[in-house]
Amino acid sequence: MTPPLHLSLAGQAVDVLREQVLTGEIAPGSRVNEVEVAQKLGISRGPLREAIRHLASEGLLTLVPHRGAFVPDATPEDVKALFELRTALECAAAELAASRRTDVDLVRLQEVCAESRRNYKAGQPFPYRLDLAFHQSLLDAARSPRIAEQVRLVQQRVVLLRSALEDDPPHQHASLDDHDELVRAIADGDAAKASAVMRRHLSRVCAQMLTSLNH
Amino acid sequence: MTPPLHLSLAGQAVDVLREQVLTGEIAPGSRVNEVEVAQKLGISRGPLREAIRHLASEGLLTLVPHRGAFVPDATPEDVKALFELRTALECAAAELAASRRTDVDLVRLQEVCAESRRNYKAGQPFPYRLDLAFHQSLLDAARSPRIAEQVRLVQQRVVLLRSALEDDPPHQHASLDDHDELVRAIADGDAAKASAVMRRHLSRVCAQMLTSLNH
DNA sequence: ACCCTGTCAACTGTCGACAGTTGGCAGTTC
DNA sequence: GAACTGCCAACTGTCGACAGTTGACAGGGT
Repeated sequence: MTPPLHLSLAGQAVDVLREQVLTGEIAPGSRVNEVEVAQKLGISRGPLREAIRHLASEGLLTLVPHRGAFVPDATPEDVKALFELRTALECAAAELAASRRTDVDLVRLQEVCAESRRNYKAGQPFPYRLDLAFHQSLLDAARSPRIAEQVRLVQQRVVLLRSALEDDPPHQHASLDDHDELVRAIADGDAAKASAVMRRHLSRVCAQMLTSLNH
Repeated sequence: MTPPLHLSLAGQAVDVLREQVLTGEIAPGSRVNEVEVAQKLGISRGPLREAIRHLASEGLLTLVPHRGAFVPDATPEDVKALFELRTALECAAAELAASRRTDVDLVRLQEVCAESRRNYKAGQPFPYRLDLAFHQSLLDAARSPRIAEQVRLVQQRVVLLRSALEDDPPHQHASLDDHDELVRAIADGDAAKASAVMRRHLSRVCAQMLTSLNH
């Protein structure tokens, strides 16, 4: 049996709130009222406060003393700083993946790339889910739990900012190429190239995000 | 006047607890009893719980459902994974510092190096404080707030593991040389070299930590 | 018309108390 | 003597209520 991952109300509240923040159900800039949300979840303010503090530590909420918790909305500076961090982490992960990958890691990466490309050729939009799957597979191949954990947190914050990134065909095409090239470098065990490609890839994504931020 | 940084009891509790954990006043492996500590701090369990959760999110405590919070003690795997993360972050910071540093940044770095060396030549132990000051100055020069924030958290966890790192003269000497070489690379704007030196430096520190972990 | 000030409702910060769970200990059985 | 079972104390998880602070609004003064 699956022993329920979160027994505690606080843990459940974290999951529900995270979902609502990431999907935009709670709009950026809006405030999280403790009593209101607590009633809506059917729990007391205690566990909810812990959940709010937890999400704040993940960067999904910002706390203002005596004012409450807010969903942060992104400034260009935030995006740049965030992508500098993401670049540092994922380039390192790409290097590690190039030197540590097993054959099954490689197969997994190639599978994800192939599925993304099938999807794209079929005219369907490149689902963000597959992009996440690619980066996740790369992290698995890197075998560095701490780095993987931090990347997950950063990606989460990126999701929070992501506007209409999915429906820009040129960008999607470039990303697919980047992924393929990344897999080739990792297959060759070329750490330097893997890092360089990742850096270029994230630089492109960051630029795309900055432009879509200015409408 | 300095408007008190932490008005809230929870914030104060975070500071006090962090200090006690980092100094080893609360020994690794030991348990944090909520009612006991709350009474000792003269506060209620509510704010203390928030403080505990906050420190847990920083990695200074580990939570076990229905059992409480424990100070984690380090395994070699933890140390390696932690240093992989630290290397990713600080190498990136070194690269950025090499390309973004101002002259005042450079002076600051050189000052810290000079003071460290004076201290060392005077036969005094290389204070950990100066090592932190060096890395902090480097982060200032890198001008990447997110990376700096993450490095701070990782360094904190390293402090938690640090045993007798200060009183090993050969290691101290090597570290001083590393720092000097790093400053030269940053002065030259040589990002690649700065990154490489940082990687070697942290690799050495990690190895030292692993050996001192096995007594 | 603008600004300054006093009041007030709403919300966060904090507390004490109750309920549910965990690990350990005593008692029993084989 | 060892293993199993049932009980118990200690502690965490949760709740409802009180206190202090914040931002907004109304009212009066300039």
